[in-house]
Amino acid sequence: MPKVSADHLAARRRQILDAAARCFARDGFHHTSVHDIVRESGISAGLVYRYFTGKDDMIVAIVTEWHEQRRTAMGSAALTDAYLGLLRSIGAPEARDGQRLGVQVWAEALRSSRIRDLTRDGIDGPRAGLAERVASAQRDGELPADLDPDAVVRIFIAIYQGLVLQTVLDDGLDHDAFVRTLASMLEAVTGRPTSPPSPGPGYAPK
Amino acid sequence: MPKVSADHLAARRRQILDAAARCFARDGFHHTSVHDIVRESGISAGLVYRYFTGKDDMIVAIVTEWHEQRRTAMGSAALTDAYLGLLRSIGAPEARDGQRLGVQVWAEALRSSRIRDLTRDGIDGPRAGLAERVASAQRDGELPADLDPDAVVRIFIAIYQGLVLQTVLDDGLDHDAFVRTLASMLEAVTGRPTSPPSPGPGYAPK
Amino acid sequence: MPKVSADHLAARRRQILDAAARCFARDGFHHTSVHDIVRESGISAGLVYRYFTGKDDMIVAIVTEWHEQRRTAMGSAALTDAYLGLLRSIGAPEARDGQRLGVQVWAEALRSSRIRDLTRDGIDGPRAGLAERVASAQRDGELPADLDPDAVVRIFIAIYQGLVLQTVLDDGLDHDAFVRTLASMLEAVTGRPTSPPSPGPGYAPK
Amino acid sequence: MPKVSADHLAARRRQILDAAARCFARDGFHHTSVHDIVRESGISAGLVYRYFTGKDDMIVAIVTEWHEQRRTAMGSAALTDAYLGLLRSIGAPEARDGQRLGVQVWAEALRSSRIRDLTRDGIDGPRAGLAERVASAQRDGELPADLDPDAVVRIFIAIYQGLVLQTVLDDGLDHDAFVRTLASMLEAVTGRPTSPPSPGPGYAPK
DNA sequence: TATGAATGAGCATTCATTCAT
DNA sequence: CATGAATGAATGCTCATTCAT
Repeated sequence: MPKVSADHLAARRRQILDAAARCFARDGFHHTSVHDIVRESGISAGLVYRYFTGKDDMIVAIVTEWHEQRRTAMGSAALTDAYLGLLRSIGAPEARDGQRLGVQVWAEALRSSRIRDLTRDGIDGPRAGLAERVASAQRDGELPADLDPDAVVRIFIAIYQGLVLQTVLDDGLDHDAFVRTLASMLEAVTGRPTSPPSPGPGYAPK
Repeated sequence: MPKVSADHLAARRRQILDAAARCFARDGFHHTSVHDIVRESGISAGLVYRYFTGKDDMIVAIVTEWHEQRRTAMGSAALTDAYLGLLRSIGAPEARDGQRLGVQVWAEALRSSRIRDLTRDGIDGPRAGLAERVASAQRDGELPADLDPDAVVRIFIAIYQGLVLQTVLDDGLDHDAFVRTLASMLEAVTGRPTSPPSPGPGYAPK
Repeated sequence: MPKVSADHLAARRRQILDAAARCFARDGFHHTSVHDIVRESGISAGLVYRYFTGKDDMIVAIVTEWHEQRRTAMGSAALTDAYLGLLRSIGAPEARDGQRLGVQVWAEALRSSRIRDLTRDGIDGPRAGLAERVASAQRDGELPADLDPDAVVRIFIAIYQGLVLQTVLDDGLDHDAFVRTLASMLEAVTGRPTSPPSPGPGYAPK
Repeated sequence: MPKVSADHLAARRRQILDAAARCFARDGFHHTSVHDIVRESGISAGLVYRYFTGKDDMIVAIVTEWHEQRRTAMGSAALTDAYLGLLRSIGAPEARDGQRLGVQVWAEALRSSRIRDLTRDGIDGPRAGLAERVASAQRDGELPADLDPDAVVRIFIAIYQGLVLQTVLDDGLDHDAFVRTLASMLEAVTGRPTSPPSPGPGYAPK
């Protein structure tokens, strides 16, 4: 039986992971030393290694959590509306850290098969579901029937990825114009109007 | 007098830069030591520092060259045709190294202002030219007049970036289907057919 | 809990500093590599950098300690007696290392402002106190009233410095004759006899 | 028979030696790389090694020249007058470089027996001659007969050395007061007035 | 459980020196 | 005679990781 509660363990883990994510987003994965994380988290070096086998392990944990969270983000609204909502959420300032981290994960995935697999899972999972929704939209006449559903999904994902990239690399990006223009172009493809952004709290742009 | 020819100097520089690019693409920027480049290039450590001030300087040189090369890739064909040709070229196996490098540069740009500026220049340069071509296409009726030209360009670039990313992260990607499907969707936007890929040898897009 | 005692930390620091001082005195500051100090001290390279920021930092620490020790050496005896005692102590074999180090510090002070300031402090501090004692000796008639007290102090310091230099550069130096002769000459200036060296054990002045 | 004239060779040697002395005085012996001397002298690296076997060899050459020059500085005037003149010359700004170099040579002499021997010769040579002049002054009644002539010389040399040191380490030094005060003290020893500084051109202090 | 002192291999970089031209 | 490209061992320093306490 454990000497400390599971809650305590989970809290410790959180503490380390949050500190690591902060460091990684701020300074980059490779310019963050374990000592930096020790300092940022207030947890001793030795203890860090009882929760994670090393820096790689932390990034794996962060990416895993990240995918879990995003899995729920593309709810069940009409396909294009849900997608445009997702794109709008990229502009939120509080999402910036996650995006900076994401770009680093892409680079890291080139080298670490563990992270590559994880990243691919994070894309392939949504892809299957989305492809089904695209096919369904085609049956409803919302999208032309001759499009390859998987390719359509990949195009949507590519735009998402590129927007994330331009967001972290270029402060001058006008998210609103980007999403609005994309919506117009999608209307030309679907032949239907898209919903305007919901004015609710949260990620609503301005 | 061992003041060797300018050709010799340029060849040496090439030798180092090629070795470095190979290492960076294979192992990642941060997992490549200068010693690795020394081994890969066959050039002594001391000499490397007569050509470059350090590792950063090499990546800067590589990115600079890379941008110069791509600048000419979007020749002067009709906008969508040139663009689709560029996307098709991403699938070429011999371009893989450059793309792996590109992803790493994106990550590095988050931390190094020198590389960020360089990366932004590599995007902003084309962006202005492309926006002009989009505007021209709008005047010709090739694209709807109400679209924001800069946003359209950003969407095109995002798709390019996302495709690069998916190419290096996912071997299962079907480039042909991706580009074909995108072409179909663009036709819905422009109202005109796009040219099929030129049937030249290999993947070379014209 | 390996948070070791302050004593332990101080002992480690001593261990490094003593080894460094030994190396510096034997081989010179610039011909001592950090690895030499590691070997001489038996302490790992990494740990050395937890106690000192670099080689410069060690020399600064050594010089600081050195000045502290000498500050107490010119106790409160009559000015000329205390001074002659200090000069006699230069001949002690166990002081040789410190003097070799001192000469190197002088050379280093030419280049490093940090060490120059430190060296100047080590001279200026005593200088003020000594000038006061000279002035007091002048009021007592021990020294002619028309002498510039600061210049007198500087002359005394110069003799001290020159004697250190000749001690480390020339084995044939006869300390006894040097100090005895200087005592005679000072008697001519002060008009009073100086105390003979205390006949205690070794070279210990006083 | 040589392909180039002896003049040419000597001029080359001068060129290198002057550049080296400039670098050594400015940056210190150990912070001057051979490449620095190459740059400062405008002579190629390879050629430098045809004139000198290395950096040590240059410092030896410089010290040798230096001693030759100083040998003539203590002309044949009355002992104390000649000596005070020598001290006054230390204050000249154009002598500063030589003094900075001198301090470095002292430090270097601790390590290199070649330089130590050279330095000792530079001191021992004058010492013998000076001791003779001191003895002569004693016979003339200019100095008390009971002083050890060699020790007197060493004291004079020590003051010279200390003054050089204080000159390069402390901008606030008042040379005039130093020499004037020393002259007063010497008068107390010799019982005779010293000559005031000659007001001729050159080193006359103010 | 928790600590942080300790390790030492590895890193980027420099530099005296050589030698083909 | 003169050059400067080329070498590679050595340097100061960092950092992921371990383990005695």
